[in-house]
Amino acid sequence: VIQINRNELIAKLRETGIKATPQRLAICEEILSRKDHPTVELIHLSLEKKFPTLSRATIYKTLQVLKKLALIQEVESTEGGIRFDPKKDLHVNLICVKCGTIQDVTTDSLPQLWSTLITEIGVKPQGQLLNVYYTCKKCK
Amino acid sequence: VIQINRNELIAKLRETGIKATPQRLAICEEILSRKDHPTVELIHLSLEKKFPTLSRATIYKTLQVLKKLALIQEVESTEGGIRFDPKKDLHVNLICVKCGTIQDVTTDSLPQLWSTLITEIGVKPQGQLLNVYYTCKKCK
DNA sequence: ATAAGTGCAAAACATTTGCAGGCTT
DNA sequence: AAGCCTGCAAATGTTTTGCACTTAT
Repeated sequence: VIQINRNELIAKLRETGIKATPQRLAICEEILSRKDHPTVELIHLSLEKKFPTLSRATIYKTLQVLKKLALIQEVESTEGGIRFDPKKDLHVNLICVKCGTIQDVTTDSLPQLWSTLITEIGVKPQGQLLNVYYTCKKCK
Repeated sequence: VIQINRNELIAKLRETGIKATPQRLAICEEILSRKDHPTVELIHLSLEKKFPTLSRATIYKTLQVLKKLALIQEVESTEGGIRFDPKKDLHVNLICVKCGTIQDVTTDSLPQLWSTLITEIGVKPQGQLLNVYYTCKKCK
């Protein structure tokens, strides 16, 4: 799992000539720390108290930066825009088909199973996305 | 793999009180037969010769019908809109990170590997999406 | 005959871009 | 001080919706 603290994050940004502004740090930390996979709208909601003028454009631009740094990837499009996933180790997104919430799951054997599969397919993966759709307890 | 011919498709539609119009059949057959995972734009391009007045709205509406019938699912959002995947048996989408083309892959052991994983996670899946990102030969 | 579908145009929504002023380095 | 960043507004692009007309049953 990518665990990155504020200082490492700032260092990583500066390495690439990217400035560590308060908005940008807040957006990064928000995405990298959340367990769900927020849309731009949800990120905006979370940060508007702290940054009343924060614009969606800034969030979009920051997401592009994070994608370039390979710290996040897009999860999927649903109603209400793309969702983002901090690039963690191999995991499965458990997605409720009713309410749309996303939960990360791993199992002990996942790495082994996945590596078997990749070897069979015979490609060099640069990433993967594993979604399982189900109905969560609340929605049943 | 869902293999459905014209008559089965018509029957399936009528069962649900959905009319089998030429446009609708063409859209269904286009999506269900293609090996890639077209966007609305691409479907429109393919069919505009045969149906010069075919509107994007009709395609969107047909996609909603197909989703309700569970014949397709959304694959992922990229530049240029959502892509659609005929609901086949378990398979992996091999997605080129450069050119965006998608190719389906299966392996002999995939069903076994997947079922092991699902058992461990302990949910009743209603579907899944397995994407592997790589760089295809052309783009290397 | 009836109910549902098509396709146009407009509305709603999501994302990107240009640019003037502000902040990080 | 220089250059990158923010956030507004406008542009672009995607998806949905309303409605009059047409078509499948």
